[in-house]
Amino acid sequence: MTTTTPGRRERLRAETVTEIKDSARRLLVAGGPTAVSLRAIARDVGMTAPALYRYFASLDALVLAIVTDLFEDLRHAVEDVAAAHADEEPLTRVGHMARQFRRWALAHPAEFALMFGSPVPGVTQFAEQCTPLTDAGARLGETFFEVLGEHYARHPFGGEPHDLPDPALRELFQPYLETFGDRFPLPVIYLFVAAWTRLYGLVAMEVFGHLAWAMTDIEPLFEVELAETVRRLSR
Amino acid sequence: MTTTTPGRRERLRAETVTEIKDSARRLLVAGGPTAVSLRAIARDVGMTAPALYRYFASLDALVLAIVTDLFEDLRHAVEDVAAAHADEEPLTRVGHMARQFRRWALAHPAEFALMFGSPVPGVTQFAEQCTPLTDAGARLGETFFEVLGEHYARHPFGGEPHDLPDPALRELFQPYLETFGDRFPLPVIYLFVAAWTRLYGLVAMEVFGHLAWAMTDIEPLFEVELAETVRRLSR
DNA sequence: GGAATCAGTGAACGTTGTTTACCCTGGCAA
DNA sequence: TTGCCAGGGTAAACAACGTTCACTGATTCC
Repeated sequence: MTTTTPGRRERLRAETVTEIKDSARRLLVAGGPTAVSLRAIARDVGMTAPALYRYFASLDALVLAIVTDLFEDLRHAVEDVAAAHADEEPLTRVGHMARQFRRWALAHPAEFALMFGSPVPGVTQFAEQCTPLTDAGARLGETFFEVLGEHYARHPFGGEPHDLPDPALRELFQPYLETFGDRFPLPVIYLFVAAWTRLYGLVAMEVFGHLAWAMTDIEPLFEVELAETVRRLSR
Repeated sequence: MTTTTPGRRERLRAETVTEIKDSARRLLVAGGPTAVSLRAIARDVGMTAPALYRYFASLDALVLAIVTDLFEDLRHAVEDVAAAHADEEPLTRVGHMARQFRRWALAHPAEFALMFGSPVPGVTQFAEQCTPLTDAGARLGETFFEVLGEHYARHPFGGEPHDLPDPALRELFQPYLETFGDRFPLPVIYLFVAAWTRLYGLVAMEVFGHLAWAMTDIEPLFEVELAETVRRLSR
């Protein structure tokens, strides 16, 4: 019988796609980036490897899709914590968001490596063609823009706040502006990127173990750096 | 005839080792980290793949050796530029060193990815056992300690300079202190790591293309951030 | 009911790292 | 000079990988 709804094929297909993705993410957290292979996924979902090509053009395409999903996951995690402190000052909210970013990274090191680590050759080349990934990355950035924009609206930085004049900023952020338009003030974008790179540097080095030669507990340093950075944002 | 010097075997062996390493690095810069494979190296040097096991225990061990070499290369590049400005103020010298770090990273993106990117599973596990890699990394750090120490000796930070009291610092940097001892003042170590993570964050994101969605030319931002960081070092 | 599309399989190709058994040559000692 | 033996190197093989191709069944559509 099998009730013939119009989108039965599509529904089955979508279910299989999520099943494949779930399996891939399971393998990713279990064995790291190298453990996610077409054949392992196929074994896991009970198919043969070539069958996966009905759903993804290649392994790289699959990984790219997963990375895009991960960016959405991370963005939601950051948005949730921002919403949970909706009544606080924008800058303290940014602090919460930064801590959440670090927490998420430490809890998902393999995923973090895929998203923010050294670019995987195939995935990067795909990413240059398709836009969903850069979109997801930009959306994560805009989550911060939103809150920083609030602060900016209340305290629009007296004088020369952002070290660079407006026309220079406009030229500097041409890639973003070209794709997403003037949704946020230039100084907000600039200050985010400056703060973002600091945050990224500390968290990435911690997750990747690049500070293990010097120290093990990074949290005190993170808190100091976060305070310093937030202080700078409030100038 | 072949003049039978005492260490002929060893000399031949050493030559082959460097030949293998050179080939690997050639493949690395040509095709990225994934292009460096045992069989490709073997083809390049005119041997079969199993023969390489006479020189390295595994591909991971070979890569580990190369990464260690790369750290030395980078350290020399930084030291050279430090020596070239030996007569200038320590803090301006640190600025030159930071710029050199960025230059080197941009000129050697594949090598940089291997050294500072997401950890390759096998290499990392090796690195935890053997120490030469962490040693090389620490030596690179100490290159900066040296110069920062000069500044510290001239201007020993009045008051509470480094946000954290000395005993806390001692506990924080226990891994470094345990291995390398009290060669440099604690505040110097702390300030270096804090500055290092900022520098790393910006350069890594640039090299890995993680800022491409927002901006293409990172240099202006780098200069601003560098100035900011150096200013903080001079507090 | 026939045709076309789709999901899935099996076999194959060319990679990869690694192990094993074997060979040969250079260096050393008797 | 002779014998030996360790070390360098090879060929074959194994298991795993991504990917392609030809093919089969089922499902959907007209």
